[in-house]
This record gives sequence, structure tokens and C-alpha cells, in this order.
Amino acid sequence: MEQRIELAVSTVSFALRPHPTSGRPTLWLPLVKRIREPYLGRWALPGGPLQPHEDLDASARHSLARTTGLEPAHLEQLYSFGGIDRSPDRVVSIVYWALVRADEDARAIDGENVEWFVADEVRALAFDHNAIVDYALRRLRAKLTYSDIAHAFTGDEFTIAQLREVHEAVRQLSLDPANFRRQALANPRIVATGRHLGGTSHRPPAIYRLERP
Amino acid sequence: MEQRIELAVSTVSFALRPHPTSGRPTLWLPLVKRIREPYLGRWALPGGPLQPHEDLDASARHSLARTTGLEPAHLEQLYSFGGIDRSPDRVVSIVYWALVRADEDARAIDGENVEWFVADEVRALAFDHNAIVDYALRRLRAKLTYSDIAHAFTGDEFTIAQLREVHEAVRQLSLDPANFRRQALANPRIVATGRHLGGTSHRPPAIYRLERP
DNA sequence: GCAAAAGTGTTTCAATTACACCCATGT
DNA sequence: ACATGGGTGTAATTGAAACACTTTTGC
Repeated sequence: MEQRIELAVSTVSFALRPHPTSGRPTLWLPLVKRIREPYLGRWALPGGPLQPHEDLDASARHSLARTTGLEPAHLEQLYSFGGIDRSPDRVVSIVYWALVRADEDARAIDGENVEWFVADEVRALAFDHNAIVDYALRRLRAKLTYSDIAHAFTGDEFTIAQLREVHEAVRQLSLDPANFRRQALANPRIVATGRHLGGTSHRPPAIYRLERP
Repeated sequence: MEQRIELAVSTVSFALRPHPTSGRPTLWLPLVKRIREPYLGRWALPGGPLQPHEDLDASARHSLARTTGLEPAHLEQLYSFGGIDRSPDRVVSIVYWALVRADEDARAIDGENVEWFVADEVRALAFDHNAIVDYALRRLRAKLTYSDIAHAFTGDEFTIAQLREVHEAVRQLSLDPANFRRQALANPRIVATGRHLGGTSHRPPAIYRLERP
């Protein structure tokens, strides 16, 4: 009795959008409604079976683009889940997580079976996808503190306040603007463009840029 | 033309043994000589195809025990490699890494086709296993600085000098004994047993224990 | 001028580093 | 006694946090 093991690639995509009640920037993610058993009608992570000719990350990009219209700038492997009991049939999922910039986010499409949810409020997902989302959130929050991935949200040009806003939204805390600024500018890859952002009802903030090595 | 995707689980196992020339504690790992094409005769990571009834980590444990006799205390998923060009046939490898304690290491068997090598000196492995070993080394070295995994080498009971020796061997540096001691004891999970280690030609060091939460 | 956020300066406190020095054992 | 690593003390340096204060814009 040779049982076939299915191999799928799924992606947790994060974007920052205003919270529906508080209005403050918050993490959202897109989910796809299942149109077949198991878990018919439940929400699940976008993904699909790995094609023989596709790299793992190419598979993640393709299934994301097909369902949500997204082509995120940052894509990174999260973990592979292969428990025996995560689905009636044996399926191993290689899960990626993606960060979506504001401009790219605007291009996202909400299809018939695609909808965005506040990341910390998703409930009763298909398979073990709740655990996967929780794990992705933990990894994102941890990684923000020791790497430059905040710029995957801001893009290459940004003000210090925008960068701080990303940290505050993702890590769910508030940061001292003065100290954050110093800490951010201690990164030698962050350099001033000389230009300033207009249209604010206060002093125009300087625009910085992330120098790629 | 439906091409089958093979799914394998492999493991990079690390143990500390004296370096063949310098004698200083160094990372070693076990490799298996391939007895079929592709890469016949080359050294490769222990592993095997995922069985339909096995969890991913169970698969790692089984293939490790079968080939090397090891049953490591620490086993952790590293990454999944699925590039289309990593083998003539399409194979996706879910790779784990393991840490082997000294007492467990003594139980290791060097079979006909199993041999241990200095981790930083392995060359010309089968498939993309050189890149995998490098990645595992980087992850191990990074993780040692922000977690408690050093104890996966020492076991639950240890002297501060033994713990320091692990750090020095893995991270390839030398640490101030006084400062390392303070820093280690700042961890509230490390508590004195009250016992001391005898047989040394100097002041007997205190034995500490890692309190599991 | 006033509000509001950008940006600078300064003081305090905690953590890291460097290194001098004492302690307990085997030989 | 003395060599050796275990273990303690302490001053100097660095970095994080707290917060007062100045700057520049729109209205």
C-alpha cells in the first residue's frame, strides 16, 4: 500500500493597513476560502502543490500572484510542516512568509474567495494554519528587532517616523522618537537624501534611503 | 509527463571532538558514503526518503540512528532545499540539524560507509551538501549567542569552564573566564548543585545544573 | 501666535569589558 | 612551595533609556 505524500507550498503575506476600529497601522494578511474538502468553506493560506519544474520560492510567488495578485518584494522560507495528522491525506507544506510594501499592497485584488484579515484576529482556519500564522507572526516580530526587514514595508525611501511606525505597528509598542531616531541613524546603511517630505502640517521630515551593499 | 518529486529528510549532526592537529575541541560531523548514482562514492549527509507514516523529525531520527547509531538530544529543523538543479532527479530535502552530547557521542559507530569529519574542513560533498553544511554552521554559531543550546553539548550538569569551552570551540574565539562566568550565572535557570568536580590538578570547579522550566 | 511633529542635547542607569587579585587543589 | 585553573572585586567604557528643549512647518 504505497501512499503518496503530497508536497505543497503556502505563504503567509503581511501588509500594514489601518485597524478597522482603532485606525492604527496593523498587520493584515490575505486568506483564500477553500472550495473543496477537506475544510470546505474555511479560510486557508494561499498556496498550491509544488510543480515538478518549479523552485520552492517560485512556487510561492506563482500561487500568491494567482490568488491575491501580490508580487511581494520580500519572500523568505518560514518552516516545513509535515505532521501525520495535519490533514486526512498526507501533505507536507513548505511555508513561506512575505512582506508587502504599501505601494504593492494597493495593487492587491480581493477576489470572490480572497479576503484580508487582521493578522492577530484570524480564527478557525483550515488545517493547522492557525499555528502557522502564529509562528510567522512570532518570527516576523523577532526578526524586526535584529535585522533590516522593516524596510520591506517602507520601501527604499522613507522618513524616520515611517520606519518607527512600522516597528510600533508590528511589535505592538510605542517607541521614544528621539532615541529611535538615533538608533536608526546608527545604521550606516541609512543615509540622508537631502530631500524633505512636504504636505505635513508641521516641520517637514527628512527623507532617508537604505543603501544596498 | 508527470514527473514525481521525491521528498527526503537529511540531518547535519554536530559533536565536539579534539581537532586532529591542534587537539582543541572542534565541531565534527558524520557523513555517509554514497553507494549509488548520482554522486557514487562521494560523501553525503545521512538521510533518506520520507515514509508516508513518519513525522518529519521521526524520519530524521530514524535515518540517523540507522546509519550512525546516534540518538541526539537536540534536533531542530534547519531549512528545506528544493532547487530544480540540485540533483538529476527532482528531490526536495527537508534538512534538520542535531547536537550530540559527549556521552552520546561515545556511542557513535563508524560503519563501513560512515565517517566523521571536521565540520569546517569538509570538501566536495554530494549534491548541494556543502552549502547545507555551511548554512547549518552559521545557524549553530548564531543561535549559540542568543539561546541555551550550548547545553545540548554539555548535558544538564556542567562546570562553567565546560560551558565556556563549548562557546569557544563553536564560535572560534576565546572568552574572558571571569566575565563569561558572571554572564552565564546571570541566567536564572543555571543553579549550583553544591557538588564539585574532583580529579583536577587545581581548585575543583563547582558543578551547575540547567533547571528545565 | 499656536499646534504638532521633527530633531538635538543632556543626564541617568545598566551592561560590557579589562584586568588585578585571591582561593583551593595536585604534585 | 608553586603551578594551574576556579572564582571574586572593581574601575573604565559603552550603550540604552528618560526627558527637557529647540526647530520648522501649516493654519
